Amino acid sequence: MNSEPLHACAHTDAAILNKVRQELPTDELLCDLADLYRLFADSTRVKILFSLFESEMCVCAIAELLGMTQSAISHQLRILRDANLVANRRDGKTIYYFLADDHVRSIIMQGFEHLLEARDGEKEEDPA
Amino acid sequence: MNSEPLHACAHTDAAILNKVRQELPTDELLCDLADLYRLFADSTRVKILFSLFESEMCVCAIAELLGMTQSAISHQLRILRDANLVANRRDGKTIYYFLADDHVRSIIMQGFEHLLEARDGEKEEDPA
DNA sequence: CAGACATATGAGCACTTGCTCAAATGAATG
DNA sequence: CATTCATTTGAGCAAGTGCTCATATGTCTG
Repeated sequence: MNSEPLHACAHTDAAILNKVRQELPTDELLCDLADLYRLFADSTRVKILFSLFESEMCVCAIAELLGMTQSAISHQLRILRDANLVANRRDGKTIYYFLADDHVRSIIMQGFEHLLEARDGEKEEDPA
Repeated sequence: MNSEPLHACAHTDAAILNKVRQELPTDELLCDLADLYRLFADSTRVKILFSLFESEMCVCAIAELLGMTQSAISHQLRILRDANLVANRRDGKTIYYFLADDHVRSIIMQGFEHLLEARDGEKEEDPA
């Protein structure tokens, strides 16, 4: 089978290591998963996505809303669009962006709920 | 109330801007959300967390499993521990790490499922 | 207490990232 | 067709990130 030594340190149980190794998804898949989360790992992008929960918006409206440069928003929208998290439609000169996928909403909301619960937990622990 | 001009560009609807602005969580909360996702935005950390789904493991076992330096793993474990995503227990010289919270599992699995669905979608679209 | 083993930590460095600024594109309008 | 408005794009730069290497800490054993 697996002829590798598989010795990490003296006490390490090779059987467990092998089992975990079998269950672990491919390296490529795990890297893609990290890449997916990296999309949400910037506050500007999170704000943009959260804003689009309410309604589609044009670039300059988002910029105004977030108090940021229109260029900065455009750069971030490009990243989100390349990842198929948002899409856009053109209406004359202005381009409206909207969520491309309801998964985005559920992924963000799950993280958000975790955050709120973690906060409540902290309050109970340390009510100072 | 809100006496700001609220003009982004000529066509922007101020009413929508105000509505979205009201629904948007605080800046601090949105930044914290991005910080949370940043924890999952590195392939090494994702691999560590995925590994711990199966069973607790000591540092050198994780290092062996992932084919990385014990120091590199230790650095990443510190980040995960500071964020309360993992915890550890000591048994003699070795320190075993485990998931601190079942939320971690559900957050990661949701991202994982999104990834798999997105892949299947691509296959159907482009079966070349 | 010296040595070995498991882990943690700090400095340093290559690489990435998110912004700004200037300039380009693209569509409407006179 | 020149101008204006909305957006995109590229270069450049400051800040952040994840590794390596050397060293420190902490625990057990003889």
